[in-house]
Amino acid sequence: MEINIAVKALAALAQESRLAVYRLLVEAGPEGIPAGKIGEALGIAPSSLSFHLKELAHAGLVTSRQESRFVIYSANFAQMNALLSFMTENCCGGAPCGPDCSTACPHVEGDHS
Amino acid sequence: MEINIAVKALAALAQESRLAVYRLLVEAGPEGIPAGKIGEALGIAPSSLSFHLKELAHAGLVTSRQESRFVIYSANFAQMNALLSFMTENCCGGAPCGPDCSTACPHVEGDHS
DNA sequence: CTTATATTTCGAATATTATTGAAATATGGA
DNA sequence: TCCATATTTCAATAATATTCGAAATATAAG
Repeated sequence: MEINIAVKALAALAQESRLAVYRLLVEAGPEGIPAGKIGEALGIAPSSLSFHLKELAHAGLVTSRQESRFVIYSANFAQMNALLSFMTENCCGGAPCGPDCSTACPHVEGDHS
Repeated sequence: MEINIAVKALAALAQESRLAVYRLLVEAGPEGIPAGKIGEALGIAPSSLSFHLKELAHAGLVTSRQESRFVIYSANFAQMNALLSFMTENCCGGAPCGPDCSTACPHVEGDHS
């Protein structure tokens, strides 16, 4: 992952409404939720929500599919995994590290992609 | 973790210089790096770097200690772990999910990989 | 005490982001 | 076709962030 992509993904999550939307979509899983339901659940105006969803989608964190009149959004877990890997890359220079670190750094427990 | 804390942490990371600083500190591990070396390694002006380090520190993502004339910064792995947990909380409503999801969601019970 | 080094704070210019109403687009049904 | 529903785009405003030079602070050494 390139740093600009990571920055874009983090910026997409660094906003209260968008983070709430993303967490809702994580909870919903692969089935996703239609845009209207998201706005209803979180109390976000349609035009604001559209702006935020576009931001999340452009960052690759969510995907959308059209289903009849509804646009259904869902979390892109692969992108989140890539982001997490990028942030903890080469943790502690590859040396064994304590429990706090090892939780954040997948390389300690096994392969490090 | 409260959503405002998470947003602050994500905003701290959602900037190219700061993300680079954070990744450098993750790589350095608990020993940390003095501010000057960080600026030198990444080509950031002292006043800008100070601003960014303060932002990261205020978000709880890095800590600092004074050692002689130097201020040594290091990554706070516990805060990153808390952030990751917050973002993937109640993934897929707790239901078993695919390999992509299970990687991102440490809380998922059982082995879905 | 004076000087050099390391880092932070301040100030001001520039750039980016968020919000919302109103208008536009798209789909499905009467 | 015409209307209602779902969502997006546009435009203008308001709020927030970034940058870096210059000045300030702090520690150490001569």
